[in-house]
Amino acid sequence: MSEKPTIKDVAKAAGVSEATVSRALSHSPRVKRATRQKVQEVANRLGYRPNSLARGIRVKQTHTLGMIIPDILNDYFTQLTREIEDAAGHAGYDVLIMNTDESLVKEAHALNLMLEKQVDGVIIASAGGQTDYARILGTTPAIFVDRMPPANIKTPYDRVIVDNVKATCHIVSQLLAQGATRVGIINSAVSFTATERLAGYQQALHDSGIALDSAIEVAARTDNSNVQQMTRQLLINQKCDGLFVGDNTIMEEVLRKLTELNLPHLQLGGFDDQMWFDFLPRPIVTARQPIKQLGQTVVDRLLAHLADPQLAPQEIRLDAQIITRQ
Amino acid sequence: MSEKPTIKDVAKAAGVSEATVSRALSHSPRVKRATRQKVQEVANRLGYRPNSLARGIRVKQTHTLGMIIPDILNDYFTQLTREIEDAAGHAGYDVLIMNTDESLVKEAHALNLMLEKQVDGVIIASAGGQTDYARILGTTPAIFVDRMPPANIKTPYDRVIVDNVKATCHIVSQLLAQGATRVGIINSAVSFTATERLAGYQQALHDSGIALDSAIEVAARTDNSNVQQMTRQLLINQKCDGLFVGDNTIMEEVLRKLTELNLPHLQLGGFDDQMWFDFLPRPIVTARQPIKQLGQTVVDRLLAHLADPQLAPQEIRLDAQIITRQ
DNA sequence: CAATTTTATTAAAACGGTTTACAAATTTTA
DNA sequence: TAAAATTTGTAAACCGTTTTAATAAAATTG
Repeated sequence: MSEKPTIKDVAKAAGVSEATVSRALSHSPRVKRATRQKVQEVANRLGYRPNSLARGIRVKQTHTLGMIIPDILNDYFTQLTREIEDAAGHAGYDVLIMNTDESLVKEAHALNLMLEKQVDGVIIASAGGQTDYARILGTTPAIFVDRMPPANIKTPYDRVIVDNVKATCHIVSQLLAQGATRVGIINSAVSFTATERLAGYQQALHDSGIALDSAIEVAARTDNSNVQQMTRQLLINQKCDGLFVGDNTIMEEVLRKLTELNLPHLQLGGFDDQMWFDFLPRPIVTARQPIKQLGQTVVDRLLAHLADPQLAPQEIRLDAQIITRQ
Repeated sequence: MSEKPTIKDVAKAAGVSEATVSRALSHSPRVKRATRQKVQEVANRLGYRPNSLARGIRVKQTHTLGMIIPDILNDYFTQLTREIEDAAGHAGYDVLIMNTDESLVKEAHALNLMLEKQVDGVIIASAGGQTDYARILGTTPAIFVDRMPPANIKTPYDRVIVDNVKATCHIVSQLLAQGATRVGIINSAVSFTATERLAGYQQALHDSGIALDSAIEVAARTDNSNVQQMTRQLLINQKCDGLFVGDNTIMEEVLRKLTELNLPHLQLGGFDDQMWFDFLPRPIVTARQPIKQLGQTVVDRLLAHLADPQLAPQEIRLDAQIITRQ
């Protein structure tokens, strides 16, 4: 009564063998209708639930994907997670989510845990660093999304990502079109996407025939602790009338600083779109990532790799949508 | 080479028995230092990782907790999840997160899945409805947080929750203190917390000697689809100069409507605090929940129940902090 | 109705670990 | 040095499920 019922208990109670119970419950055709009904009835009455650990060990499949995200508090990643859950769910897979808080140690731990739990494949938004993923993952298929391992590390994995260069170039060009003449940038120092976004910024200036100004690019690789100071430096000292902000978390600090500085005519742009930007007193130009499509693509590709381990790795680029809110 | 190494492979390569490998890797004291080192070296070289499925089936413990949240896009729940992950991690437990999108069907599915994966205990923020949790859970310990099952369903589980009545009463009183004379409410129709918050609203009016106005309370139980219309009804037709908003998602709609209606003197209050409220042109009075403490308490209590299944269920109320931003 | 084919069921062998009972080797004690 | 105690290693049992191969039962055929 107190112990969880096993397949053995069901078999005994229904007066059949364990094998028959297993077949009856897994929609196998090789079982008489009457038998199946009786088994189902008994299993239901006993509150039997198959132990997926035992099952997983036997069939060497868990129908579970692991997903590693660097920051569960970041809207972008929670939205992405939700879409991936959705896409995976439709394909009959469950998703085991783990958050690394941008820590390489936690990432390694999460990865190990997932492998020990025998996930069929893993989706990684990397925390950066020089991790040798191939060594950790062994034969388990994986795919990278948004955040890639550094380019100097060769990985045999798919990569799904938005075209950061193109999108950033668009945003900065839009700021110029809206009247900005001197556009600054505040950007993260480390991540993969940050590097690309800096390139996009430089390209936009180049396209408009504006020379790069080293006095402005000092903030192009900040460490997130001195964002407010950088904001002041660019907007007051350097008299920038346009500003591109590299990501979500930096944007928060910039906005905080802007409530102090009275600069109604500043042209502001940032990468990740947020619902609440609509409520701010100042319009912000942003890139809205095709999150649904991103999630669907990631799952599709990963499942394709599960089906065919020989499938050649590939980099897939999607386009972001630019939101102007003029 | 291509197959994942098992404990058998390690044993063979190290020239010892499987049991010795198991002991050596699980810090059992009963193994010679030299042997342990050799085993560790070999295991490492082979990239061996114990199969936690096999282990879980034998020891009948997975050191994993399940967590069910109704909306992964809601900041409040992602923050709560993060704290729970943290607290559980410190106690040596991992957390399997599943999102139900406020759907009872998905909730039941998630619950079943977790039980099949043999989680040691489950944390539930309920999607509402008349689910008979005890029947589904069987002997697996569980605890409810924030969202409770309806009061008419008896559950033998702990409940950890913020005092919604008190906090809402505070917020509404604060709106009155800030000069509002006629305070409306827009609230969800269904959830457990919504019911409590309505009570808090009514209490505040009662405490201030203001009679309840049925023309205002029409919006007290909305279905989230006509929030913008209700907002107009209360603020224009009913001429409310104060408004309490029941939750996060409703607040979003209200703010959207407020960008159209020009009402600079409206006193606005809502339940869940958001970081970006700081950037809005209008101050909002909110309740900030003690999320860290909430998460810690939930984990502590659940683990206590794991250790002692006889522990009596209990309801724990924590106080929210009121943020005024005058 | 016997022979054959088809369909249902079962017993036993996996799966990959942990644990137990026990034997062997080593050290301590008498 | 023999006996006892301790340390270390081995072999077998076990966890709950699926699957294989063998068997029993039922349905079809000649």
